[in-house]
Amino acid sequence: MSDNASKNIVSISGLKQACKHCSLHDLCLPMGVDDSDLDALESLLKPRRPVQRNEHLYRAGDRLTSIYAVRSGSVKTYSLTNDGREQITGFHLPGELIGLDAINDNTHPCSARALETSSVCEMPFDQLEHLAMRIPGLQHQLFRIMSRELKSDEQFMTLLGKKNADERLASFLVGLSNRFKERGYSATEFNLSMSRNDIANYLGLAVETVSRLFSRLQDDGIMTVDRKLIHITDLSRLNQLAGVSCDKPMNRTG
Amino acid sequence: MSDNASKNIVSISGLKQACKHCSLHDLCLPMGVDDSDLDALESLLKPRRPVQRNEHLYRAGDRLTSIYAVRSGSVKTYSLTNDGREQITGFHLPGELIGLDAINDNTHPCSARALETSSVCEMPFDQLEHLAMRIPGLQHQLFRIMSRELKSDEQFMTLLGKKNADERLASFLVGLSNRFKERGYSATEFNLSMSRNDIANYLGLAVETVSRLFSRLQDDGIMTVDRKLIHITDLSRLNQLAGVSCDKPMNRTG
DNA sequence: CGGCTGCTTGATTACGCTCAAGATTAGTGG
DNA sequence: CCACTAATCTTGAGCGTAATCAAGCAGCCG
Repeated sequence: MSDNASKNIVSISGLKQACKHCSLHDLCLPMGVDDSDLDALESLLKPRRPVQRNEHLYRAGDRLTSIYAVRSGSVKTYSLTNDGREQITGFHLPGELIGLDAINDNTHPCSARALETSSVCEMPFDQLEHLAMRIPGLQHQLFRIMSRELKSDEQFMTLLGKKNADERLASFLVGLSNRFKERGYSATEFNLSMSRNDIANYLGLAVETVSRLFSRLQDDGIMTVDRKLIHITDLSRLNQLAGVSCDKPMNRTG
Repeated sequence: MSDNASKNIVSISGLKQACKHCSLHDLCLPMGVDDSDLDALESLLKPRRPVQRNEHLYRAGDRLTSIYAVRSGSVKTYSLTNDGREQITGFHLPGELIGLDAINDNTHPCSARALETSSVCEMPFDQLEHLAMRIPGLQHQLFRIMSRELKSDEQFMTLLGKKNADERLASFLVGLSNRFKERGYSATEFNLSMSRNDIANYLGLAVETVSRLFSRLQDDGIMTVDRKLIHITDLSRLNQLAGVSCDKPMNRTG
C-alpha cells in the first residue's frame, strides 16, 4: 500500500477532522478564529480517536503532550486525595477542552477518563502554543477558554462553600441542562452519563444523599427519574431551587 | 510645570515600575521573559498605585480594562451569592495576578478589594495580549499562570468537597505558610491580613468554628495565636493535619 | 441463573451551624 | 488621653443537616 493510499484511508474513514464544518465550531477552540486560519489549526490535530468507556485520556502525573477537545460523549477529570480517594473535578461535554491545568508544570495534575464511548480531538500543546503566536484569534480564544474555566471554578466554590445538598444537586442539574441546550440537545430530557456515586463525589455529598434527593425531586413533581434518564418537568422550579447555576452564567433572573 | 517636569516627578517618586529589578520577578509575569523584552512589558504598565484598605480595584460587573499584579499587601476577590451574601474566591499575595477570570466575557465576575494598604501593578489587558503575540515567553507565562490557577482551584475543590473543618483550616494555614516562604518571609510566623470572618467565608465554615479551631490548634501546641499574628511551632504536625496543602503543590511527604 | 455492582431506603450518629452572651480590640471624638 | 461605641472575636449550649451504618432491591453481564 502506497503512502498516498494510506493517507486516503485516514481521510475516507473520517478520522481527519475539519473544524470548519464541525457542529461544535462555536463552542470549541475555533471560535473567533478566521476561516483562513482554520486550516493551520486543523493540520496540527492528530487523527481523531475513539475512546472506550473507562479508558483514560491521560493520568495524573503524566507529562503534558496534548490537550484534548471532547467531540462526542463525555469525560470526567479527577484527582486523588492523599488518602487515596477520588475527587472529581469536572464532567466535560462536547466542545470542552481538557488538560489546560497541566500547562503550569508540564504535568497533568488530574486524570481524565471517558464516562461513555467518546471521541476526542487531540492537539499537541507545543504546536498549539506556537500557532497561537501567529493567529491572534487563537491566542485570544485560548485565554478566553481558560478564563471561562476560572470563572466556573469560582462559581463552583460558591456551590461547595455556601449551598446545601438540595441546592447543590439542583445547581448541578440546571448546569447540565444549560450545557445540553447550548449543544442543541433537549434542556429538559437527557441521560446522565455519570453514576450517582460520581455525582455525589463531585458535589461533596454522600451517595445516599444524592439518591434521596433524586427521589424527592421526583416526589415533588419537578422531574421524573428513570435510572439515568432525567426528564425535567418544572425547570423554573429547579432553577429556583438551584439559586444559581454552577456551570454557566445564568440570566440574572434569580 | 512643564510636561517634562511632571514626568520626572513620576519617575522620582518611584511610581514607575522596573520589572527587571523587582524582587517578585520570578513569581510574577516577567518570569521566563527575556530581559530584552522586559522593557516592552514595563512600558505598558500604568504608574503603580497605592490602594487603601477596603478600597476596590474593580467590582463585579465592571468591564475588563486591566489585570493587576499585587506588588505589596494583599487583596481578596469575592462574588455575591444570589441572596446577597459574599463568597470569597481568593486571597492574593505579592506577585499574584488578579482579573484573569474576566477575559471570557470582558466583564469582571468578581470584585477585588485590598485587605490592607497595598500596591498593585496595573496592565491594560488588550495591550498585554497584543504584546504576548510578539513575546513567546510572555504568552507562555500567561498560559502558565492561568493554568496554575486552574490547578489550585481544583485542589481547593477537594478541600471544600472532602475535608472536614480541622483539615480545611490546617490546609489554609499551610498554604499561606508556603506562599510566604516563597516570597522570602517566614514560613512559621506571619500576620493574617484577613479577618476570621473572611477565613470562615473562604473555607465554607462558620466564624465560630474557625475561632474554636484556632483555639484548639493553640491548645494542642501546634501554634500560638495572638489576634492576627500566627506563630507555627509545629509545622510538620500542621502539615499532617492538613492532609495536603490547598494552595501549593506539596512535597509528596504526606 | 447467579453473582456483582449500583441504587434506594431506613435508622442512628456526629459534625458543624445557629443562637446567645460576654470579652477583647479598634475606631472616634471630646 | 480617655471615654464611648462599634466591630470583631471567643466560648458555650442546643439543634439540624447530612454522613455513616445497615439492609434490601434492581439492573447487568457472564
